Amino acid sequence: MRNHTVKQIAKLAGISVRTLHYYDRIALLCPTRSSSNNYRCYGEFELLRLQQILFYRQLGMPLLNIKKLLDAPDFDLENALKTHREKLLQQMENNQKLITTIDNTLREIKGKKTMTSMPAKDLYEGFAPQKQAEFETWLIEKNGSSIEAQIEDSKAHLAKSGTDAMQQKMIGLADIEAGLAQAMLDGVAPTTKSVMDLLDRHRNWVANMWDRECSLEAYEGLAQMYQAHPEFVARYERLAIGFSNYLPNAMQSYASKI
Amino acid sequence: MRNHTVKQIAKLAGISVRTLHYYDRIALLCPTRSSSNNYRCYGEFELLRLQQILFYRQLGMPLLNIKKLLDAPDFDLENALKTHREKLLQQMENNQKLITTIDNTLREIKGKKTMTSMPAKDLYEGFAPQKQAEFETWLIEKNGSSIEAQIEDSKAHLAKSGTDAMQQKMIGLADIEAGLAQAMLDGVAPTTKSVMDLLDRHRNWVANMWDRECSLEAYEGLAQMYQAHPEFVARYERLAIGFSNYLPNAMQSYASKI
DNA sequence: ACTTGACCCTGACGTGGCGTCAGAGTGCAT
DNA sequence: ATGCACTCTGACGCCACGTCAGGGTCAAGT
Repeated sequence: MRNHTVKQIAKLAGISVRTLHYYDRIALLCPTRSSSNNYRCYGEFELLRLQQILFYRQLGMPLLNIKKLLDAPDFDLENALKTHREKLLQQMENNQKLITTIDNTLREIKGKKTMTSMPAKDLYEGFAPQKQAEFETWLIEKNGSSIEAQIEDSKAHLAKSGTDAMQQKMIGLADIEAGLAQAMLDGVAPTTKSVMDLLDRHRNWVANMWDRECSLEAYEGLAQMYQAHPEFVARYERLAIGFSNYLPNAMQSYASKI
Repeated sequence: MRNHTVKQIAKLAGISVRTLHYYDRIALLCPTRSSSNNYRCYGEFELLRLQQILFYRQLGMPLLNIKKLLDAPDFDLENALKTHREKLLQQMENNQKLITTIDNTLREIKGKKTMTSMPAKDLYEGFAPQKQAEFETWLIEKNGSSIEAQIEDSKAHLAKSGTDAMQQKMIGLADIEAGLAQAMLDGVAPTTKSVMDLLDRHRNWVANMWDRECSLEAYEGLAQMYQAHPEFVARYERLAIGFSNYLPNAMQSYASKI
């Protein structure tokens, strides 16, 4: 990989030349200099460092803090990348929260002129306070666990269950889903107790698969996944026409009621 | 819902009192004033408007542009909320891109000291140029389609297929998955042509379910979903132990090779 | 050799979006 | 009356650049 000039790297990274000048001036990203004309030369090391800078910048971290972090003697690029991966997954969960906030707001304002039944604090659920971003990032950097280790743990848990136990679990799920599909066909409202009980079982099933508790927020996020993902839609429509809409709605009603 | 003072609303929304003062000064968010002491009073209307402000702010939109947008005579809150919902889903897709970038970078630097085989442009895949955020938002606001209409279209498409056709499609998927699982058990590398052909069929299947083309980027995002979601992991481990890892990896190799 | 256009450099002014602080007023409880 | 928590307006300052000025460099064309 050869060296790049400021314009080349600016274009690659989607930032301005001025930004690169500024980063050089604050010693955040210092390229080498051509001996003949003093042009800035960005090599492989600088490209990787810029990637890290962009990551932290996107998280809202002040540039001088980014510099301190990257300059720390024990900074580990590989571990940082893994930590970022986790952070991105968290951001996606937060986006789910925002989507829920939108849906709640839509439900409230639809055909209405007032929102007396919606608590004011729910209007801002999912907006991350800016000051927290830095703190969270530092915490994650300090205590972040390897994403690979987590995946391994998850698989070890599955392998321990064995194939027979897995079959039992899937039968349990099929039972719950069949009950819910039947309720839909019978015209049972999602807020009816019998449906709520089935959803209770469903949520416990998910928690069991996850090997951790399934919060109401996560449950709502899962409902969104079911509604948006093609394979889930296909799967639930196969159970019963309209079920791919009924189930997520029921799950969301459940999460609101509990 | 009663009126709030600056501190109350600042706390609710996770912003500073200073920010609210500033927003008042630039006429972005103008509360009413108490006649007795001239304190700012934020009612229901202001709370909703602040929600909108925070949404657009998060998207990187300059405040004065937010003001113009919210003050436009044809601004429709409900439609805006739906548009934002779409935008959030897109951001989640972009996060998937960033995760892929991380994984690619991790793969490259693992045990290595150089990255001569990774194109420089791939280092910054997923970082959204800041200037585009505004443009994209305006475009979406102008041309955004209703999320509900899209869901209805998707369901209409499914309903048109009928139950028998759906069964055929699921049989097609099972056939592809069985072939891939067998390849894994046979120790076939994911880059082998036979696996690639199966993945070609798989990707076409997904496109057919989506009723639109499945780009390579979307395909990679789907692989991430398969790897991270408990029900997919459970489902693929049921097919064959280790398949929940093999399939996403194969899909990502596929996307890299094509 | 000269010209042109795209790129490079440093330096400096300015902006958006607040954070911080000062000084004074308000409301409530003691 | 006093103290505390809140309110107000005004103003300075900072961060992260965007924009511009003026001059140098490089490569291709005439």
